[in-house]
Amino acid sequence: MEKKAAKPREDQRVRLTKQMIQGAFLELLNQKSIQNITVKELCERAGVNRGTFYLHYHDVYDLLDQMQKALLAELNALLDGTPVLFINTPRETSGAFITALVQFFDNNRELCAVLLGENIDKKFLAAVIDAPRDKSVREYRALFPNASRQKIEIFYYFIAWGFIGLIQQNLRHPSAFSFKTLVSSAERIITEGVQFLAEPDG
Amino acid sequence: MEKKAAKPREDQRVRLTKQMIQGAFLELLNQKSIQNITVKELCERAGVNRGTFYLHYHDVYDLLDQMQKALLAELNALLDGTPVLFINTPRETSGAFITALVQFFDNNRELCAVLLGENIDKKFLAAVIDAPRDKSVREYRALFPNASRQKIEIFYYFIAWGFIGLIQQNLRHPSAFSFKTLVSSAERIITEGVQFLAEPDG
DNA sequence: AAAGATAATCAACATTGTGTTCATAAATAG
DNA sequence: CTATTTATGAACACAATGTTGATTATCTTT
Repeated sequence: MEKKAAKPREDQRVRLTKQMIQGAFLELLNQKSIQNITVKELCERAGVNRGTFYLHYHDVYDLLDQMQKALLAELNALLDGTPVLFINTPRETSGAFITALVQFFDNNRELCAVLLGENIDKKFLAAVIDAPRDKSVREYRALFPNASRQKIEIFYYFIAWGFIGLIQQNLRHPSAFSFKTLVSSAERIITEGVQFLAEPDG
Repeated sequence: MEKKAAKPREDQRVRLTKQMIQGAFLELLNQKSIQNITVKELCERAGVNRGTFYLHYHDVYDLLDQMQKALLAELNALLDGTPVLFINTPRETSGAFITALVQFFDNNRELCAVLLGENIDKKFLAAVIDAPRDKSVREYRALFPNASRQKIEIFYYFIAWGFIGLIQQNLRHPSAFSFKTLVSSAERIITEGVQFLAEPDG
């Protein structure tokens, strides 16, 4: 049996401190690469003592890690329950998961833009790509029992990278196209391939 | 008029030094993230004086940059001459560019695996994605005059990310599938979408 | 509201890597 | 062979790191 720890609710001081630090961190990440961000300047900007920083994080990369992990926990929660497939079968509308996924990126726009941006390593990207993999592959296997596992994985990775690529593009240039356009376009590309370019919009 | 500098051919000592440093760098990058690599340990492993390192590079990230730039110059050379399109039109075979591109990754396997791996930022990835963009978009516009620029760019990014995703997957797990399989699969996914999974192999 | 527990602050400290400099030795190109 | 270029080794000031201990401030619980 698991004991539901009934979260003691984090000390308000800790919450505020972390909030200040993470806020300053995001500001800095919008200005420069992570390797040029020092604990010292981060704390000065956050208005927090440097010693306090080390009370919560081992270093700047640990801070990044913790923020990533929190986000990924949120993302993984989306995987429970709903089927995951980008498309259920040709021409159907997008599932609940894909909607929730897009909303997830929209809700965490600033942080996701940084984590998927050029200044930071690919650990978050890799985690996002891999998160829905197993479940997705299973669903594809059910839909296409004759397709080999290799084939399905190739298809999965192609689609997943393509989709995240569009997400990244949107996060960097929000005005280029909307998330709504993104989802419907991805759906049509997945179901029809290049035909997408030949057909009329809508 | 440009004066073709007729490269004076780099001093042998310099060539050897850089080779040693870059070799040690790759070794280290296979072991740990770049942020944990210090100039000191890098030079010790390379058997090069630390002062010598600073004679050629400003810091570890400058070293990375120079290696990236050299690779990207090679890649951009592939863009001259040949048409670039992943597929010319449904069901045709892949063009010269895509073949050269795959060979490029194969020839520079170790370095590309690192540059597209998780430990490093996304600058190289972004550059690889964007390199063929303009040319590619132009060619798509010619093939599909009725498609909007937005539509074409969306298609381009989806395909480009998907393709590089498969490349990355292969670089990390070379045994999962061959480059040959990769190319033919990508072609079929692009032309047919999910149908790819329904059809028999080959 | 008081008491005990927890967190934040501040100053100090040893440590480590950085980036530069200089004199010297070694290798190279012409 | 000679002038030039490069690598070496040691020394240096500097900056950020990560930790410590004493003190103050703030929370939580009763």
